[in-house]
Amino acid sequence: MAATKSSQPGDVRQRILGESTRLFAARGFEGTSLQALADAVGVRKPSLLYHFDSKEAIRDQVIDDLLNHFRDEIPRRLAAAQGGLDRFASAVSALLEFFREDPDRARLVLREVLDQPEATQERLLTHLQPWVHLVTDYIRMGQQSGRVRGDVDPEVYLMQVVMMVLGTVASAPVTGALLDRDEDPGMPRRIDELIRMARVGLFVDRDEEKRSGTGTGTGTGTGTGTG
Amino acid sequence: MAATKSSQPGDVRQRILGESTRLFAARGFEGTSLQALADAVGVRKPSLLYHFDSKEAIRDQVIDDLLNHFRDEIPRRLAAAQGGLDRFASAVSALLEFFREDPDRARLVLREVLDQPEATQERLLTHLQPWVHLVTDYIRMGQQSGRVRGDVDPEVYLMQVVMMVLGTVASAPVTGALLDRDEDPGMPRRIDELIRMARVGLFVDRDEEKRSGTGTGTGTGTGTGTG
DNA sequence: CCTACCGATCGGTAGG
DNA sequence: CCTACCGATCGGTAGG
Repeated sequence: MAATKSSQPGDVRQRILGESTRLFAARGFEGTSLQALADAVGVRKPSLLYHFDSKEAIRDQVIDDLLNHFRDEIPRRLAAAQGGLDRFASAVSALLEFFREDPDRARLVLREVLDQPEATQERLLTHLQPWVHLVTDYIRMGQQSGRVRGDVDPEVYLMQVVMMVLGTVASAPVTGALLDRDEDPGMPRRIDELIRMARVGLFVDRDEEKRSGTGTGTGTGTGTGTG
Repeated sequence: MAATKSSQPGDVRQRILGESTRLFAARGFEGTSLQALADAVGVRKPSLLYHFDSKEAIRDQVIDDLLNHFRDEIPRRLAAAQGGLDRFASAVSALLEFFREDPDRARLVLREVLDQPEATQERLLTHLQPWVHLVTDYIRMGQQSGRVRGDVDPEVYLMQVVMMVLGTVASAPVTGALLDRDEDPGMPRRIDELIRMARVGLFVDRDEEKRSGTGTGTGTGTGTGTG
């Protein structure tokens, strides 16, 4: 039942990578057989190994594509973005949306961290270090200007924000139910809270009105609403 | 090569669970064969299935033991703790140390979230909901007294802190290298920053001196948290 | 807790 | 990109 039978040149190769992303994210690398992958793509098993040297080679390509896409896309989005939100929220949202667009990206990264700590460490260093330096330099500038808290550890701060992003996106189906009873469908509560924590964790509270007691909607639209 | 040959009654069963924890955490459930597990325990493969009905049954027991231990241990530690740290830092440290004592716990939880979102959701609800309510009620009390920011979403805040804890511990070998160049050996930087972010994300900045410019040690001095 | 054994499936190859 | 096929290993069982 190969519903789609096309013959574009790199088409099958790309479909293999696409289905691998989905299956590796959902079931893990070890939990995904070449047979299951071939079925998903709509080809025979040996065809996978015509396009790639081994199952491992498929994994490597999937991860490299993901990291390259991240590296190319994030700076572009940070430059653009700012759709109605302030600069900081735009930046965090850009990061968040990259993974929200395809939650498999977050799951895949977490799986690689767990499955291959050393190889992943090296890969992340290679692909992400320029981006890390960009962000941390920016934070340090903010510290010198006094807008950013002096006790922020720039690299670690960034790492923790990324952790929240990955965790929030990857565990979306699980954490929804832990929010007392409502499901936080488009996950606005988790997004708002993530941005809020990232913000107050970074910036000096300027002319902050001392909020106390019930949280009046401060425009974040959090609304605990659980009664 | 069965280096250890003991005959305590529940001994083998416990050793199976212990080695399963280690192997499932490191390689995942699908990445761990019964043969590899038997080798690690020092018995023959069928012996595993004398103690447990199936490989799945081993996984279930490992997870249940972990969650039960968490449920029993955390309240106890929250009550005790406070070794030189303020109340809040003690609480976060208690959570952190539970996973730091055995990072496999964090890896296992993350793997279960990825491998079995639905089953894990239900398990977490069952085991953790009382604890979640305890914490979130406490946060809400703080909000009414004005010490806690009104715009904090208690459930989501807790979830995000847990995310940072799990991410920090599970990815320790990976993230060490991303911290520019130093390795943050006992991971004090990551711990301090986590506690700092959790703190400023929760509490109203009281008589906060406007820190600006270079961050002089502001007395967060949470140290390594290990006391 | 062991020996002996099972059918099914694994990643991968030969050869076209 | 396919058919045909490989040895190795998978989770699990029989029977003691």
